Amino acid sequence: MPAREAGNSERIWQVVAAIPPGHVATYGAIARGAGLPGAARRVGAALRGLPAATRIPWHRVINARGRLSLPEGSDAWRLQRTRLQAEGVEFRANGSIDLGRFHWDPGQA
DNA sequence: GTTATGACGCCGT
DNA sequence: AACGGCGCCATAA
Repeated sequence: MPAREAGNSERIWQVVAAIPPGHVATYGAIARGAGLPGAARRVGAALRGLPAATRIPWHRVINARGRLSLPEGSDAWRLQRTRLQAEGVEFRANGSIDLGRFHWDPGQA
């Protein structure tokens, strides 16, 4: 029997859903929180497959550099940025987020 | 079975 | 700081 099912997306979504409003989490942190260390790329794939009307707060997931990984200028990029700002997350002039202030680690949950 | 593909991450230059 | 290269893991071709 397969030690780990391929349907890890479920677990990933669960961790993402736990990110408190006004905070963000990196892809790597989500992967670790889901028990999938090193599978940061899987997190992006899982979010990529979410329906547009999902209630999962996918916009709270950013990369380790404190930047949005979506193509800058795209609709999704703007939506993510808008939602985060609406929650109180501040963007620096260069477009990055201060992880020291806004990053949330699944481990504390 | 092999190779290509990504909403990633880390390290060296 | 900017860039490039390599590692990572699961899917798809």
